[in-house]
Amino acid sequence: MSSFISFLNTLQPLSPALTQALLASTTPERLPAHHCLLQPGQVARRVYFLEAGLVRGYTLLHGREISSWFMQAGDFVISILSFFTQQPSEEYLELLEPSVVHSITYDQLQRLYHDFPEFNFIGRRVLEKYYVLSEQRAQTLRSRTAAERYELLLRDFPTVFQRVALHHIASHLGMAPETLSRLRNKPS
Amino acid sequence: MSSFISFLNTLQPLSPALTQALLASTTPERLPAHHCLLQPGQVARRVYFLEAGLVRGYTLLHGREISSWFMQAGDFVISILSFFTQQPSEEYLELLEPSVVHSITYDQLQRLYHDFPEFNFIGRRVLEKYYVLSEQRAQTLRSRTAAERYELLLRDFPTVFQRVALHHIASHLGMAPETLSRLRNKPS
DNA sequence: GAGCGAATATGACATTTGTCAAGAAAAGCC
DNA sequence: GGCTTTTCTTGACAAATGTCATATTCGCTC
Repeated sequence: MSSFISFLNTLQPLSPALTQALLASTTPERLPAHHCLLQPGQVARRVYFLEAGLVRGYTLLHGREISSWFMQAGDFVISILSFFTQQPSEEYLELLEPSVVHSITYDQLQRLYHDFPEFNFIGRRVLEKYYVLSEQRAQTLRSRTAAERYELLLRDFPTVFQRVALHHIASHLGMAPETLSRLRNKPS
Repeated sequence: MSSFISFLNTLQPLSPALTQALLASTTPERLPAHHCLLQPGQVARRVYFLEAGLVRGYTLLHGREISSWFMQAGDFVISILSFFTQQPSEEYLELLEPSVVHSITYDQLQRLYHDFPEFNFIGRRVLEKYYVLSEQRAQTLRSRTAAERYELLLRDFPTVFQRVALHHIASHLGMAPETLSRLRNKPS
């Protein structure tokens, strides 16, 4: 059984018909590092499930990359603004490692919500989880000093950031790469 | 008809039975300014709909108040982390103005989701809307300078912040109140 | 494993922002 | 309306962070 089907099953048992419909709507894809799932100007047509790999969401502001989040195996990956509004994106979704993704289009997803009302329950639960994460990230950003922000990141998300380049972490925390480098090498 | 019922109706027409169940689960309340809907340590048992007034969500960090968001008439108000996880809150929900709120408990809401599967559709849509807002707020926080953050806030949320005290806006934007005061009185 | 390019580290200095203090303005309260 | 309390403003200075320049290290490719 596909990995993301078994993940959804943990939220609520899927009927055989729904399982069948999900399998019919998705196919796994193996993609190389640096592959771009979405670019500014495009409308996000798909939501992805990451079976393996690492993905970064980022935007360009005044010519600088600002990393919004990082997702790893077992996560859903999506441009929140573009997918839910079906308006052109302002953000990039970029693979940081070779990855295996399953995906489903916006239209297919709406059809599933329509044909299987109980699937709305699952959609709601998944949304709740990522909404909570988004709020947690925002909270971190409101810490006063650069040191505090980095400390909170390590406390709340200790695993992901082992695999992410430091200059990406710095942009995620709203500081210069040099500042992060100094934080890490100074006495705590 | 109650204001929040008619709001939900715009997302998807409510069946008479669902309308009836919603009305039976909620009663409007008139509350004074400075009333606290939630405090740290308490589990968020209710989600509120603001018919009139203004609410602030904030946390204490190193003895300082950090404002996470502000909601006005027509908005749903909730402690995302505490309500969805049903764990003790770390945040305050405080009325900034005399307000009229409708509310429903976690248990009543789960019952509605169970008894009226189509209500999951509405719950999902509402979540999507606020998730988008949350991401937008987070994006603002990642702007480099204090001036940029304030500029984005005015661009994206021009109305709400007319009614919010400046020191609250400052804490929301992660800067000292003095910094915000200077931004506003200097040539742009 | 040698060589290349990107990522990280480090130093010097400029700029932004925070802190503290004091005064002005505004808002709430009898 | 006058009083009190809070909020906002402004100045001087200190601290934190950004910028630029230059190593140094790391990771890839051949």
